[in-house]
Amino acid sequence: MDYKDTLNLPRTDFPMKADLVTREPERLKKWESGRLYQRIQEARAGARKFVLHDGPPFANGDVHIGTALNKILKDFIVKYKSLRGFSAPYIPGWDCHGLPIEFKVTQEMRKGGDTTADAATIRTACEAYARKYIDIQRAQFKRLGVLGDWENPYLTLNQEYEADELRLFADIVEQGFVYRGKKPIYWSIPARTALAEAEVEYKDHVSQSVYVKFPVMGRPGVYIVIWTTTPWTLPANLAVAYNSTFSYSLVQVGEEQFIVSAMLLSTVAEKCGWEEYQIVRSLDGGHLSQLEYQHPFCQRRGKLFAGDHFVTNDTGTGFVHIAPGHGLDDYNLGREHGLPIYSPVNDDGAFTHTNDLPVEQQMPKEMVGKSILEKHGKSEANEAVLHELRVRQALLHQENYHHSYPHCWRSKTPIIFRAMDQWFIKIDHAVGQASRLPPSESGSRKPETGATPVLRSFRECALAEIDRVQWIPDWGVNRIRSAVQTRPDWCISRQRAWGVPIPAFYDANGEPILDAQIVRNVADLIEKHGSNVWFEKSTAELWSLLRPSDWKGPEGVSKSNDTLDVWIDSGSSSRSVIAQRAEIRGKEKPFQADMYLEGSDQHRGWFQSSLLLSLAGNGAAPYKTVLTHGFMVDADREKISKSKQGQGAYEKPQTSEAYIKKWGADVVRLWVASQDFRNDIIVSEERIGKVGETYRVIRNALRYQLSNLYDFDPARHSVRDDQLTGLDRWILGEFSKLEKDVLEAYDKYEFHVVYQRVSQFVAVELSAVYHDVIKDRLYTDPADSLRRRSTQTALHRLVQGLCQMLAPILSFTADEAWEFVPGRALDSVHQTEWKAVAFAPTEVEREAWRSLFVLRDLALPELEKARQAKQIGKSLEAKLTVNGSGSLLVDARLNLDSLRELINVSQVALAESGGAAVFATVSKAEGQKCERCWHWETDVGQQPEHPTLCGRCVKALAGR
RNA sequence: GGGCGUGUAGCUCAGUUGGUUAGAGCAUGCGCUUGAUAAGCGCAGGGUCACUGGUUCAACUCCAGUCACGCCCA
Repeated sequence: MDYKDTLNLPRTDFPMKADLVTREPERLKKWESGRLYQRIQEARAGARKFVLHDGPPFANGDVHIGTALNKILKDFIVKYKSLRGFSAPYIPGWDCHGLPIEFKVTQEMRKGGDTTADAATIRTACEAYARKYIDIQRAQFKRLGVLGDWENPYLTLNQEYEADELRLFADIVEQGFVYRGKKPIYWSIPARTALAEAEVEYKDHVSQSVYVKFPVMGRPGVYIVIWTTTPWTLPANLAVAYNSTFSYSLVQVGEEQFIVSAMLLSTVAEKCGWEEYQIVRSLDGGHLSQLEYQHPFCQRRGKLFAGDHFVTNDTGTGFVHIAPGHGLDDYNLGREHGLPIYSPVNDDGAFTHTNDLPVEQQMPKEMVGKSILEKHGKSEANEAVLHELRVRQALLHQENYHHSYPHCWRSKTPIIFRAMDQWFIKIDHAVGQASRLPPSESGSRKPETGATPVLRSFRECALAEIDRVQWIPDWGVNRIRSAVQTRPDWCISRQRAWGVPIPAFYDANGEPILDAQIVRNVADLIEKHGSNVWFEKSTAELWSLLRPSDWKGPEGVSKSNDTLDVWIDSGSSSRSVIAQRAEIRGKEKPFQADMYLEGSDQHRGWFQSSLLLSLAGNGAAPYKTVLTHGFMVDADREKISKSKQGQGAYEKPQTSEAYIKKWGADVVRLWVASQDFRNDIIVSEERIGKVGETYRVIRNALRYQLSNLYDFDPARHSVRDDQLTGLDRWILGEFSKLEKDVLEAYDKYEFHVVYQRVSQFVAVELSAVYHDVIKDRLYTDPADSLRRRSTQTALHRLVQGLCQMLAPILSFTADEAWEFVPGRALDSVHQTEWKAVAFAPTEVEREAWRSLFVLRDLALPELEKARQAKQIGKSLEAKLTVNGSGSLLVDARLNLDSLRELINVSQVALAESGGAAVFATVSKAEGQKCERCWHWETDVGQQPEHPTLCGRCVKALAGR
């Protein structure tokens, strides 16, 4: 008889090979047809809520692996919270408006020969484009295993969204936050639009550095020397700034005299090639403030003003040329001294005359029309100015200047500063009583006279609100504080078509009309017809539709063509989504979510725009907690760059799809979990491959457990806790510790700790110890014996517990394994509620097992020595003798059989001697090898019917 | 250039208020097993804790500086 057939060998249909790439899509279909997300929501209806509000990705292109990381992290949290009994709905969103889409669409139109499309036509095409990518990205996000309301995402192009965005905007307008002003803004020439700070990126650039002579009035032959790296701004020069704390020198060079900073004199002299010069005298701010100068090529004069905080002594000449229309410092200084905000540049980035100055005082006619935009490193405007300076012998020195300079994120060209009429949100707005903001805390900033009401600026309110939010990691608070502290007024208008219109009118004098009631009327109109209505209808139609019945202001004769900065779109989601969707609306603060979770760049982006808009319009921050993750870097810990990709640094495009196709979602998800996401996250084939190994170990452990439960019915076979064997009580105790740690880690969003704890538990406690040890009892004990059922009871608990703790991360595999768990009540692990059950062996037991493991650690090296010496092969061929005395020996004596199992030898003997030192010795096991259980036993052959079996196996057979 | 972070074995992470030869898992090498088998078990090697200086009886841990990398800003 083949005794192998009498064993309870493992069986299962749970495959060893995961084959995630083909099997995951099948499970996705099942989830979808079974409406898993909806069923989870229904099951949790009425439970305590946890709302993670999705930051909308841009509806353009394939999902990048970094975007996938963000969505997976969100899914970890949502799934975990659901598993823990919260109602945790997840509504994904998309950011749909904005320049990148409009760029692509108009580019395609141009290729197709259409250069005259009006705004409404472009907008329709943009919407189609956005929707196309929403579908593509939705499929890619779903493929990651992310559960959410994919059928009803929020889109910033939805008319309801736009309407609520405008209602929020109206509330802000009503409180006086919004003004129209002429200020230097970032302007992209190819994109023909103003840019937000977030749309500007700094890159190395070579500028023309020039030292220019400005003749001092009434002092022939005396010149101020100014320095600039943007010669094209010289036609807009209206003043010169100096530093009143510096000392200046008047120096004689040949026939001419120059004024420069004393500190910079030697450098300037070298650059300008002054081989011999003499300091005539020194000058200070008092002298300089008296001077006037003649513009080097325009018929006008300028004055000198102190600009101490931006005139420095490290480069240049100590004189900064001031063009109030072309720089922020210049603008401020110009405003201080009543200068016009003169910006003689048109939308195309070409020189032009303006109404700010008499034409005869402006630049020579030949310059008009010259373009600032650089082509092959040269700009017509710069060349024209340099030519003019040379002709007039005003150019002292010219050189290339390498520095970091702002560029347009889309066209990659250098931006210019240009003053334009734009709409702004005033950040230092004094918050009055009409405001929705909470009053200042009493005592915090008492005014000196008790009578005047405490006025705070909006910026101060925002900083106070930041302190009420929990930032994880905690240094995030510094990031957003400094972003809010230093930010200028928010330029919110864009001269583009693809966005939410700024619903303003202009009267007959060109004065703007922006009225909260009109904005609300527009919101109602857009909610019905969509925002294209603003672009399609004439001003007259719109005005008659929108004009409030009690309107007393001037009549609108033209409409604004500007759209809102897209950061207003996504930043309004607290009002347009959180407060609107019943399943996520907050109780006390309808617009407030529990958590926002994005990359750390969003401190200056979405976290900030959302905070400012919600605070101004709703009266509080839109989030309780903000969690941030780091950025994806490659194997060299450097950022993933397109140029590196071009050089073949990466095996494949860094898209979510590319990784999913090779590894499957669960391995990618495990990779996300494996690293501390607060730091940089390394993505490389090697790294994911390693994680794939861990995946296999975990999968195999689950498979082993399931395969030994094939004949286990928990309802009939479960063994009570106090009847469980010591070994099973030990592993359940260990598991309970693991569970506690894992719960703590999840609660702190430390998924890498979950990963480390679980994978190490699986590798050590389970695979190396428990699973290895229990094979004997599972396979050779009678199927229905107490000892075997005890172990199956433990396995049954372990596999369920593991499935639950893995479910947020290994969403597919945990669910797949769950289907093989006998006696499960719910179809999907994601529907279950994870309730930790503490299991604590007694102190006596724990002490004993500690001893047994100490003995095991003593024994294993001895067994290894015997193995190396070819005395034994596997451990069952050995007999172990424990020598010595003391508590270890006592524990060994009381748990001799457990010790033998734990070490996996056939026999254990104790040699209690007087010596305190405990050591193990190995000898060949006594008796013969039992053919069935492979143990070496002295009673093999005593039963004539089974001459090759030991007594235990004979009994096992008898019970069959 | 400024702000905020990060830097512990090949990889990913631990390392409690400074205190004995710095830990774990994976990977690697060498064995064992062949009744979890495209699995499983054991043993071993591997770290000047980025670098430099300082405080201290004692520093991976505290302080200062340098370097590298990331994000944000100029």
